Amino acid sequence: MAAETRRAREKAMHRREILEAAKRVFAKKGFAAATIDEIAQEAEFSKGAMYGYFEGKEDLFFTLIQEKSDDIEGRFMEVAESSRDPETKIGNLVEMYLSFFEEDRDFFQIIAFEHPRLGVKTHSRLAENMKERYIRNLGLIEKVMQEGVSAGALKEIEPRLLATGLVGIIHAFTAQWILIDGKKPLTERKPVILELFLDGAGVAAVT
Amino acid sequence: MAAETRRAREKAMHRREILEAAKRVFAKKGFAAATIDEIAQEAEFSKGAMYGYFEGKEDLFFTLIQEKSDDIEGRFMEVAESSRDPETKIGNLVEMYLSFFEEDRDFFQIIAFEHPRLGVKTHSRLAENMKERYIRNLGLIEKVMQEGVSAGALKEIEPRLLATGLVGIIHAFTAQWILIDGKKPLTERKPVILELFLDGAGVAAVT
DNA sequence: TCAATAAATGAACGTTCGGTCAAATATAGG
DNA sequence: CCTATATTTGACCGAACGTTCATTTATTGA
Repeated sequence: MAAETRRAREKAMHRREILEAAKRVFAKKGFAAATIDEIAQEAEFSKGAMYGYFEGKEDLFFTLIQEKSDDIEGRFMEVAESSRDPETKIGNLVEMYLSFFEEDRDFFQIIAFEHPRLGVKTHSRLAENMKERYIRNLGLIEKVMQEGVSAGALKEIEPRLLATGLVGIIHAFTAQWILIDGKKPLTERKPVILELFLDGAGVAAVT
Repeated sequence: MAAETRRAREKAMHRREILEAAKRVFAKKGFAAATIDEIAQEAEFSKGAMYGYFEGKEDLFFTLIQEKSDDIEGRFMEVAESSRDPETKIGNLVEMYLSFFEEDRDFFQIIAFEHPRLGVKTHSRLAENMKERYIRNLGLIEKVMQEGVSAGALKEIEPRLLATGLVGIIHAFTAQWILIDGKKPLTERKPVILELFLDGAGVAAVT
């Protein structure tokens, strides 16, 4: 029994295939409307097989969120140490999010689907965990903003509001990209987003 | 048979109560997870009674969206004719959206819930209608942006991108308000939003 | 080749849901 | 008060769902 038998390798691959299938279905239907049957069909397994890999629908969903969240948090940490210059760091941050969503638009759809749920009181550990993650994530961006303010690169605005504004713009551009102009790469939007966020849309008044 | 018998009056009131109850439930659960039973319970009617007022779950949902969308479009038209100065008009636009969502945060939740669905191909007339409405709505804002650009008040950026950025900021602040700091009025955010959108978050470089 | 084990299947189960309907209740007009 | 009509009820239906499990199929090691 080697550390990697063919069986173990295949099992791992099947697991991943199921996860990918689940992601597509969740992205298309949302958690509530997605069905195990459809996920099984998409993954080309029988319904029963799913339960040899996951405990059920919630586990499937939770595993997806968990993996991708860890991924994005890791990338964020890299960005956080990428530069001393606030503007550059913010640029890297924007680029990171854009390419992350471009690589995996299904994941963006999923969190866009479930995000509104966060504002709702619930007793689900899943929702609680997601809300925690979201707030921590916003906190990280907030810290980057705080640095920018301290360094004199950003205006003296509450960092949370700056963070909210920036992620709002990023999400809106991503949603727009998915909805309408999904052809050219999303990352092309980086310059506009930075210009909007840093300099604004208004023409500087000559006061 | 007067134009307004007591029966007709009460029927209309019951209808409204059911709609309000449905709105609360849809806002809390989303369309897919909401159940007629829960709406009936929230409205203090039996399940069967619901079908004397609406054709079913979809009709209920659709009526809600329709009414509120008409409302917001009406308000938008007022804003569109409110001023000749682009900056003032944009300010009015922001204020309109903020107070609209402040008045009815359940509606914001509902559209936030269903918005991601728009990117998904579907054969539902409901979803098609919502997507149509969303694009038309964005088009209206786009026109305001176009005016701003023409008047030299906004930078030469594609109006659609400007519109996307602004609504992104507004939605993000609204979501944040619902999620965390729901105490002070949302409309207080108007100045920050305008500052962010028009002047940006960066400190003007002294080049 | 053959038993032992692991994985995959799909029928079946219990539950929940949207929607229906005969019966019960409330209202209105005479 | 009584009958016709409108409204409300909750039991009920069929379909769909998440989950389970006995059975079948495939793989392993000897």
